[in-house]
Formats: sequence, C-alpha cells, structure tokens
Amino acid sequence: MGSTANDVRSEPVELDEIDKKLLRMLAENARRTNNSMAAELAIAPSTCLARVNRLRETGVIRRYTVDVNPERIGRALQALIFVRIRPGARHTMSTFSSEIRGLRGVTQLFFLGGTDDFVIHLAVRDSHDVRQFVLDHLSANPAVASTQTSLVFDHLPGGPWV
Amino acid sequence: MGSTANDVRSEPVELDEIDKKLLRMLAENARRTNNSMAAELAIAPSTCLARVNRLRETGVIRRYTVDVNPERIGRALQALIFVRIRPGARHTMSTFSSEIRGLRGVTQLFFLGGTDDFVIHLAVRDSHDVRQFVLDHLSANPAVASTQTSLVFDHLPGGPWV
DNA sequence: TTTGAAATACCCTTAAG
DNA sequence: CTTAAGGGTATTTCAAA
Repeated sequence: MGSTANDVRSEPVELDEIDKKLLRMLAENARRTNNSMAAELAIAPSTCLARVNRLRETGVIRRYTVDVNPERIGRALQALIFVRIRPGARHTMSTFSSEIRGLRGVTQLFFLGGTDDFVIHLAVRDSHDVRQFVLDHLSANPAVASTQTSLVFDHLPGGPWV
Repeated sequence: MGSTANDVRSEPVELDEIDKKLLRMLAENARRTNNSMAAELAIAPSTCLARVNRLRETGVIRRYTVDVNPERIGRALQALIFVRIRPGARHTMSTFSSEIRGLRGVTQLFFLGGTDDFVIHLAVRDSHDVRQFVLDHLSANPAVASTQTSLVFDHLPGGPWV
C-alpha cells in the first residue's frame, strides 16, 4: 500500500473548503452519517465518502474517538503536573514517557522544550489520588528532579482545527 | 426528557467491565459498528447498543469526535503558553478565556489554580505564528501580566480513561 | 474528481422468552 | 438480558461523464 498516512515528514495535505467543513462536522460528531454530511454540503454521497476516506488515509484524521467527560466517571479532579528530569538522566526520558502514559488517570502527555521536560495531564477522583500518583510514579523515580502540580479548574478540549 | 447528561453535579455513572471495554473500544475507533463490538464482547447487539446509548445519554461520552494530526494539516509547531492575569484583572478571566478559545490554532485551554492562570495549547505552522499569536492576543491585552511559551516536542493525546 | 445507481451490508426496532 | 426477524437506511462499488 502506497499510503503516506504514517509518514509524518511527508508534505501536509491540502484542504479545500469542503474538507475543512467535513473536519468540523466530524469533530462535532464523528458518527454523523455520510448521507447527512453530503446533503448539508450539497455533494454526492459517494463524493463525500471519498473525501472522508482521503482525510483518513492521508492521516489528517488520526482516529475517530470519544470525548469522555471525566466528572461523569468519578474523575472530579484534574491536574497538570510539571516534571523536570535530572540533567544526568535525560537519556531516560523516552523510557520515562512510555512508563507514564498508560498509567491510570493520565489523559495526555506533553514532551516539552524549556525549563520543564514533561507536562502530565491527570484526571483522577480526588487530591489523595494526585498525591499518590506523584509519590508512586514521580518522586520515587530517581530520574525525576522535581515536580510541580497545578489544579485544573476547567478544561476546554478539542478546539476547532481548521 | 429526564436526562442527567448536562448536570455536572449529579452522581458519577457506575461502569462495569463491559462499559469500560466499550469505552476503550470507542476511544480507539468511535466508528466501530455495534455488531462488531457486541461480537467481541460476546453480548447481544441490542444489549451492546443499549449500553452505548446509556454512555452517551448519561454524559459519560460527551461527543464522538476526531483526533486530527496537526502536522498533516501544516501545523508543524505546537506550543504551550502559560499566561498570568494581572491580580487586578482577575474578574476578566472568563471573558478572556472565551476570547482565546476559538482563535485559530488554539486546540485546548486549561483554566488553572496556582501561579499561572491559563495554559493555552497552540498548534500552528511555525514560530512566526506563535510570536504573532502572543503579540496579537496576549501581550496586547492589558489584563495579561505575563506569558511564557514552551515548545511541545511531542504530544500524546487521549490516554485510556478507564 | 465527481456523479448516480445498484448491490451489499448494516442498523434499529419490535416482540417474545 | 437475550434472540430473532422486519423494515429501513447507510455504505460501498463502479462505470461513465
């Protein structure tokens, strides 16, 4: 297959107005039927399908997914944890990130340049869980130089891409 | 309609193992067919459908959406911008956040407690765009006390919720 | 590329156990 | 919660413009 979906260094995909509208529609409701989108855009369903498939195959759409409301599953508390790795342990950073992602409550991970090396976006039940997370997975790790935790009062995800 | 979907203060929804597996499946591919999920879980399609509808109606699933790869649409550069509001202008914060979200390139907004008041997750074409964003929308705003920008080398979104 | 039509596959509802 | 069957709709393919 000659797909370029996973080649992150390939040229960006050119998007016309229809593509952008499709992305906005799908960002709002990824389960909208092809027919309803085609109708709204006044194009043929087959054309619409070809467009959407192209967005998927070229990797513009990485995946169709769900936006989970953390509060509704008992994760009432969100935090950003800023992590610095010890200068002598920088080479362990990729290992570290692999360990962190996949841990319960970790919803996002940012790999930064600058004073902090990582930002962990955590969604857990209460402050006890935050403390436990930091103790178990950060403070206990000799590669970690320091951490700083900030509470997230509000999180507005998934802004418009196009 | 007696839905509790928008009542963020209502009790969390109890999730059993099947619900959790459904969430994981849908997080990975929100467009999976009901039948295929039912088959994998060895439950009846009608049961499966009822489960998924319940997740949606109770607000556990806020929306079905797409994960867009910013690099594929020419947004090769991501940054986190940490913003402090002047103490005397704290009352303008909600106005400020409304203005920021919806701006081109803003993909997430965190409303924080702690030393910084906001974190803006930006995805743009190049460093020029970052600079322009900060100048136009942050530095120019008298409510903004300071900003600090960090480049995002890598972003791992959408970790497992359950 | 886009289209329209045809064939296939799938979903949703209902009713009954 | 499950099974089973119906009617209805969506998806997909493909030849032609």
